[in-house]
Amino acid sequence: MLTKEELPVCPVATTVDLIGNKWKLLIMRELLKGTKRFNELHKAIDGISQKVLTENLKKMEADGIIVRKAYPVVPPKVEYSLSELGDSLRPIIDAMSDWGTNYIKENLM
Amino acid sequence: MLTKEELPVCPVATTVDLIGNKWKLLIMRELLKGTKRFNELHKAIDGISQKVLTENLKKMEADGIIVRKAYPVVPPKVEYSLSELGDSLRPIIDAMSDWGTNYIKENLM
DNA sequence: CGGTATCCCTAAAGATACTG
DNA sequence: CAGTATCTTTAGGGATACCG
Repeated sequence: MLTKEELPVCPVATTVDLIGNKWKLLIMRELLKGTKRFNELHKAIDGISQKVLTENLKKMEADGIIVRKAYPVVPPKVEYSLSELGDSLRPIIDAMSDWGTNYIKENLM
Repeated sequence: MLTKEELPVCPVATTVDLIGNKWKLLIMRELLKGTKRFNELHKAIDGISQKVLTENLKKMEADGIIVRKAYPVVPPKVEYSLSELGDSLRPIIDAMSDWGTNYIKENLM
């Protein structure tokens, strides 16, 4: 969680601190499609380990970007979804997706 | 430089591979303002070391995102600017900047 | 199923000194 | 000024085992 003291008061740096790494961006991409269970995320994000996924989900939950909902059932069921704040990041991920799509088209086909 | 073999054929992941880390995003932010000399970047990007700046600039140049121009003068003068490809990332950085601006306004003031 | 808890390892980053 | 070179440190991440 960012506090007023340690937050760099710069718009880009602020955003970077919240989602500016590979795994968080890929988690965002999945959750923008809708609510997902832990294992769905694990399978959808290529190369991520259970540990790293858990760690990033915790950070993002602490930052208020995602919401974790655990159902008291056996076997356990946990769902992750975007908070309102998280969903407001949609334009950024969309922009990255659009750019990547175009890049692939231009450079790799 | 990305090759066809190692490139994840996913739009978001492609973009993430090229600029999805803290330092590259902050370098992009500076170069979107215009051409900058090495020392200007060093001073503008808080906390970055000379070594890390050099390394990231080299990677970004290899990826075709930025252009390095060295003038044969003493003392040396080197200017960095965005390539056309790099400039096409502007909407993404702008989106991050806009989001960060709003976040700061909503949550820290 | 959805995690913890360990241990380990390496790539990334920091510190410092030097140079064309 | 714009780097390189070298060394050291740290943190991110992989592997494995276990648990409610």
